[in-house]
This record gives sequence, structure tokens and C-alpha cells, in this order.
Amino acid sequence: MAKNYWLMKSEPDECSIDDLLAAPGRTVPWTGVRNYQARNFMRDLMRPGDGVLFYHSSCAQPGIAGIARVAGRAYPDATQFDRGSGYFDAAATAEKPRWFHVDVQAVRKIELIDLATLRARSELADLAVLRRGNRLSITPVTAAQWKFITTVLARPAPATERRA
DNA sequence: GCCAACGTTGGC
DNA sequence: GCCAACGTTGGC
Repeated sequence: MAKNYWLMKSEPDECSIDDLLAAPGRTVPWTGVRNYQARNFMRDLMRPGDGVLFYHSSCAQPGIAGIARVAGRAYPDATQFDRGSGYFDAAATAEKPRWFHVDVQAVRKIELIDLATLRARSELADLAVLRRGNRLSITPVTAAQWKFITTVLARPAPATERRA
């Protein structure tokens, strides 16, 4: 089966590309998704090795901050069973879990590709994350969009991080 | 803080 | 099953 490509939003306050790179195995479980469309992408369509554009959202500098990959098939999200968690879901049971997620592994950090840069390229006119009012935290990326972003726009991140 | 978009909820 | 109200997202 051909590889699929995705854009996954993360708030850098929660998990930035630096956090992902620093995580054990450069991998984090993508817990806490509580949107059916995003869940279905992870549960039904994501395969190990799928490409991920790691996007920083709800922050001073939104944009694509790194390249990652899907590390494995989806499995039930443990936070749905945890009464102490903000992601607890009383309707979910171990027999019938409602929420699933994959693990995401960092590949490399890149120089931030900001929204103005993305919007300026006609090749990305249909990129889902650029659509007005887009709120979906996981969106599909076409092979052509992936190739353009990773080979034309992506630049290696500077070795040292400048603090704003 | 504003506001557009849109998913979810709940009364009927 | 309709649909208005509400809540959340997220760029600006």
C-alpha cells in the first residue's frame, strides 16, 4: 500500500518539535484527540511509516516545524479511561473504546515554515490547514503537497535554537 | 480579545 | 431527524 501523508497540529506549549525530539525514542503517543474525523484518520488510515508534517498551532509563530512519521498502528487511548484526566470519557469502556491514537516519531526539525510562506505558494492552494476556519487537528496531505513542502520549502533547522 | 467556522448537544 | 444554542479552535 502506498504511503499516506498527514499534517498534525500540536501546541508547542504542550509538545513542540523540540519536545518530540527529546522524547524517548523521539516518539510520543498522540493522546487526547476527541474528534471523530481525526480519530478515524488515525485508526483507519494511518500506517507505520506514513509521513507527518509536525505543525505548531495556537502559538506566536504557527507553521510547520518539523518532519515526523507514524510509528505504529492505532491503539486505544488510555486517557479515555482515566477519571483524573481531562480527556476522560464516561461512555468509553475497555471492551468498546471510543478513542484511538497512533505514536508519532520525530524525523527532523526544520526551519519553521510559517503560514505566509505556505499561503504564498500556489502548489499549496488546497492544503487543508490553510482553509478558512479549519479546526481539524489532523488533516491529509497529498503526495504532491508532501513532496513540495519537504523538498522545496523545508530547510534544516539551525543547530542552535534562538529564543524569541 | 475578537470573530469566523464548525462540531456537538439537546429540546422538540 | 431538525436545528438553534453553545463550546472550541485558532489565526490575527
